[in-house]
Amino acid sequence: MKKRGNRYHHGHLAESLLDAVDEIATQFGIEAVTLRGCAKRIGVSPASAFRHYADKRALLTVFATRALNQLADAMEVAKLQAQDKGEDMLQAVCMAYVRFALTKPAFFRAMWREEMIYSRDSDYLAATDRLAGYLQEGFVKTIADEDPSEFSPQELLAWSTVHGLACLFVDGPVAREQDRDEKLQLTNDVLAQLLPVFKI
Amino acid sequence: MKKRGNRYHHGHLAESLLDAVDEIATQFGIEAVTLRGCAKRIGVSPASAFRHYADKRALLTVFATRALNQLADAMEVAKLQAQDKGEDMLQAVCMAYVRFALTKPAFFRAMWREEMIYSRDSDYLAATDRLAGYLQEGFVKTIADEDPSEFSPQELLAWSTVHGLACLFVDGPVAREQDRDEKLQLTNDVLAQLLPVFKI
DNA sequence: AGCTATATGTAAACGCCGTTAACTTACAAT
DNA sequence: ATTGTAAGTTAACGGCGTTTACATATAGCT
Repeated sequence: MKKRGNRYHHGHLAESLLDAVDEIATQFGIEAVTLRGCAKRIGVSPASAFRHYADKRALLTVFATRALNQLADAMEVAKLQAQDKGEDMLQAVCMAYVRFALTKPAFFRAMWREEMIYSRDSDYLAATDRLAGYLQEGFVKTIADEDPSEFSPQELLAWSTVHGLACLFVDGPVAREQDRDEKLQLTNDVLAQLLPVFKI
Repeated sequence: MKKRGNRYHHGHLAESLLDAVDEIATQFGIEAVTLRGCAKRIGVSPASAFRHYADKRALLTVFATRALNQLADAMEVAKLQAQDKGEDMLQAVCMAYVRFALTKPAFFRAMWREEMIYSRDSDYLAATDRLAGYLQEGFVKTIADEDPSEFSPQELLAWSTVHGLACLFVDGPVAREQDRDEKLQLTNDVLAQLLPVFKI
């Protein structure tokens, strides 16, 4: 956090705007994020954002990309920890996926709001590839299977399950009255049903 | 479609507004739906909507509920057809879920936009219960398991998988360049991995 | 049939939104 | 010191959701 003593130029406006999106989305939800609101929070004029982002959608695209990479980071940590302890790495990565969605629901929503972001953006796509990579690890690769954006049915099953769980918890009617730990326990139970499929 | 010959009163404004949401969401996406746009399409003043819906969110809640029931209808048809042909009913219902999302992506999105609807609305919740019911059929019920909003890990696994697949197809980076039939084939492949789990 | 209450429409205004155009300031290179 | 450019400001535009005050049509009552 930099101070800003009435200087005409802000200096780090692009990043500050991302932080503002972060804070407003966390407090009031991603739908409550407005460019004017972000600018006001930073203490800058409404039009200034357009020097750094083509439009609101471009800002949200960068924010979504940032969120994707945060999720990927969390998955990497979970993978390494499981590796150290000799635990199931796929299980750990799946749990990290759902845990992130439950901890930062507004971020998780922003990642997948197709109509609010430029989902063909190359940085965004690279982040999704990175994310997918952690879910693909541990599965046997065939020769025709080099493209990271191609999934085997098993890999897609794993991703679908954790993604579906996360979405149903965050936006759906499942376990709405239960707290985070109960939802994580439920996730554990569901994964206990699923993971044996991959061990055959 | 009723004609409206410059009468002061419209007569079926509540339903007409829902139809307008339907058409605009189908053409331009759910984010492009505005109350003023709906009113204009019907040929009615912007303020008239508030005689029938408390606010925009209430309108979208009813629309989401309608969409949920359409999905539930499709699942019921799929179930009955599978029953007639002696095919796997759970498989049929799962396929119907994903097929609906691919055929009407804007509707599928609207169903789960937590921040755009009143998701504690009783009609909305009843529709989600109905939906869940079709996915729960075929699973063994325990005595403590009467509440339709409670799910066994197996039932939740089934729902998560199809919901995750649908979301990844509609809003995610999975199979984006492939057409509807290829995605349905992929869905079939994923379900072929999953469904044996339930047959033990 | 006429009167009235109520339901259902309109018009005008409010503040907020994203975005643009024209202008200003500060910094960096010469 | 001059000057070009990057990064801010101000003012305006039309569109948005929503409210308030008003207008009109319908339904029930006598």
